[in-house]
Amino acid sequence: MATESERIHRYLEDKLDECRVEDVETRLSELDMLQSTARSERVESDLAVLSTLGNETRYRLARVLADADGELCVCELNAVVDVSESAISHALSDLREAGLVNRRKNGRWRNYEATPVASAVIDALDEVHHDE
Amino acid sequence: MATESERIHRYLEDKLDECRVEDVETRLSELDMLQSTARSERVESDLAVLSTLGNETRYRLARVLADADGELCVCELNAVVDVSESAISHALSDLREAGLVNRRKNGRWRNYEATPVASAVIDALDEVHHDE
DNA sequence: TATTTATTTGAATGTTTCTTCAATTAATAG
DNA sequence: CTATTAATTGAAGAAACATTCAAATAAATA
Repeated sequence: MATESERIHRYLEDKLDECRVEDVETRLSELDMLQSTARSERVESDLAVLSTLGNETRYRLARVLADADGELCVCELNAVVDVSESAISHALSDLREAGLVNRRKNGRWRNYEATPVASAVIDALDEVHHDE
Repeated sequence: MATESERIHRYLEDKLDECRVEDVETRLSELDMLQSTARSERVESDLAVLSTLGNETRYRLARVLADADGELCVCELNAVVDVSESAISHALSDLREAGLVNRRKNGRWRNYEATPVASAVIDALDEVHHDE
C-alpha cells in the first residue's frame, strides 16, 4: 500500500501545524490496534444483532416483546405487526437466531420473550434520544 | 380480523388455568398500547441507525471512530477497512445520514467523528456481552 | 493556470433480503 | 382416528443493497 502510506504521510505532515509530530508507521499501527479491538466473533454477533433489528417487522416484534411484561404468544404478536403469519414466524426465527428472543413451547402455542441483548440495545436507543 | 380475535380468545381461555381471567378486547387494547409506545418518527430513526450499523463496512468504520480519541481522516479510515475508497465514502455518507457520524472539512481532507448515538449503541453491545 | 491530490458521486451489477403462498408439522379436540 | 388449529418451513419473485469502476468536484501545489 505505498500510495496509502504516502497519503497518510502527507496528512500527518499537514497536521503538524496544529498538532504534534508523528511517524507514519506508528500511526498505522495505532490504527491497526484500534481496528483489531473488535474481535471477529464479536463483530459477527454484533452484525447479526444490528442487521436483524434493522428491519421494521423484526424491530417492532422485538420492541413489543422488550416492552411487554414477560412473554407473548405468537397469536398475540400477530395482532401487533401488520404482515402475514408466515412473515412473523420468519421474523421470530431470525430474532431467535440472533439471540434477541427466546422461545417457550406451550402446547401448540409458542411464547416468545426478549433477551437482555434486545433490551439493552433498545434501551440504549431510547436513552440516547430521550431529549427529543 | 374475526379469526385473529378468536385465536386470542382461545389462547386466553387456555391461559386461565395458569393465570387470571381476561377479556379479549382488553388484551387487544393492551397489545395495541404496547405497540404504539413506539412513536413513528422514533421507529424510523431507530431503523436507520440499526440497519446502517448492520453492515460490516459501516460497522467497522463506526466502531473505529467510536473507539478513536476524536476524529479521523478518510485517509486513515482507508487503512482500517478493506474495501475501495469509493465504498468507504459511500459508507461514511450513509453513516452521516443516519446521524452516526459528523464530518468536518479541513482543506482537502475530511475528518469524521462518531456521534453520541453511535457510541451509545456500540457501548450497549459491548456491555451486554462483557461476560463472554 | 495546469496538474495533482483527496474525496465524492452516479451508474451498473451481482447479491442479499423480505414477503407471500403453499405445503408441512405437531398438538389438541371431536 | 380424523379434523382442526397454531405455528413453521421452503420456494419464488420482487425489491433493496453493497460494491466497484469511471467520472466529477474541490482544494492545493507547481
